[in-house]
Amino acid sequence: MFALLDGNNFYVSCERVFRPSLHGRPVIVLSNNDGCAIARSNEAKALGIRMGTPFHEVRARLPEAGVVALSANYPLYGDMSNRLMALAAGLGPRQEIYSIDECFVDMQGLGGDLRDRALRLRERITQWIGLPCSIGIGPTKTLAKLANHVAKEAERRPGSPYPAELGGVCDLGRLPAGVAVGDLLAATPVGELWGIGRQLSAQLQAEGLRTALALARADAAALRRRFGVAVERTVRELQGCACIALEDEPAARQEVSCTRAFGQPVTTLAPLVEAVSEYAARAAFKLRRQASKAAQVLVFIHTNPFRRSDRQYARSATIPLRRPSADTGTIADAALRGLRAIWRPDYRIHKAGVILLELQDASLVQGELAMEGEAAWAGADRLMLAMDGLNDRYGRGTVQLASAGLGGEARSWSMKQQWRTPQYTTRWEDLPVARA
DNA sequence: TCTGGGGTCCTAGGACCC
DNA sequence: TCTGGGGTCCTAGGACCC
Repeated sequence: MFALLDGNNFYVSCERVFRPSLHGRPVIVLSNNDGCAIARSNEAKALGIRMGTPFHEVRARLPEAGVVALSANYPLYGDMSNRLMALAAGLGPRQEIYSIDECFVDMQGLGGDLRDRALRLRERITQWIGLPCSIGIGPTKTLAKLANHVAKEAERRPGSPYPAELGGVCDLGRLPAGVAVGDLLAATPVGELWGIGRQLSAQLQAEGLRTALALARADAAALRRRFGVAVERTVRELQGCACIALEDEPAARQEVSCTRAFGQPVTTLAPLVEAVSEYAARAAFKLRRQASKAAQVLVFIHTNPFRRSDRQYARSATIPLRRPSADTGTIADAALRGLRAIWRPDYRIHKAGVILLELQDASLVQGELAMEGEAAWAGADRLMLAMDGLNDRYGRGTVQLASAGLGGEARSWSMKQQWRTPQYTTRWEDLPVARA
């Protein structure tokens, strides 16, 4: 038996914990560069602001509707996520942290009533950290996801076809009297299912498969031939056959990247060198944090594809490293070589990124070092250790590459974040002050 | 004027080999 | 006109997730 727990409107809810005046108001949180709405409060959803809506499309009508727009504050959300996950782990013996605001919990072998257990845990989360959440329980991950969707929608939209009395927890094994699992499946559009996105949803609907129930009753083998193995798995999971296991040991990433759109277009090489240096350094840091090394560095730049009137340009270069590395200098050097090879003047560059590929465990690589110049390579590792230590202790950017520029507002390429809230829980200077 | 970032998996098709 | 068959590996692109 699986549970899926996730935070409701997670980023907005994190902001509300520290600014209670935002409760009851329409609130949206924007993506990097204040580009799109990536989280909406229920009130904002009710106004018809959809996930991913470009901010400039709705901006003009926000004041009239009383909508508060905030820039994304990832340090805050990450810290709140850690607190949420620590409490959610109490739901059962094994936990898979699936994203910043969701986790699966294996409830196999637990005694007692699972629904009651989930209701108590949800209450504790509200009380201890002030985040609203929903919990779905079912025999497969896909059904737990669906149950979670039911719990959330039932609470958010009183007029929805789902039972109103769930209280934020939907256990498919213990539904309200008179409600069957088939009723919930029949009321759920196929596009709401985990693994069915826009394209598949349109194709399945064209075949007459409009609801989760229709899909659950379909011939899994026939659908595999038409739509591939992923859809077959979804069908079997809906039928109650668990095909997707809980992964409580997170696997090391196979690639690590840092990519950003710029606050304004860039036409010269110098700011690109700064940006790519910084992205390379950040990607290398992520690499060290997961104890990996990379054998290839990919760097890309491109113009703004939404600006049809601009001449478009998109190139990438993949640079193999002489030996796998997690050294900021080595990786930045490779990225800059790639950048110089692909950069052309006369284009308005809108975005750049560094992606580290062919990752391997750092400990595997060390065996080869004795072959040549071991001392020098161990020295590079020690330098990185020292740099990460200083940046951890005194704050990000304390020690950095000279090529990344001297920072400050002089960096014309920095992203826009006009409405960023304080890092209440992760920066001493931003600690909230309580008054008696 | 203004449109995110960071991932994973699957499939089709080409290159290559015997 | 006619030109094997089968297997593996790699890559690019598409679809999905949050």
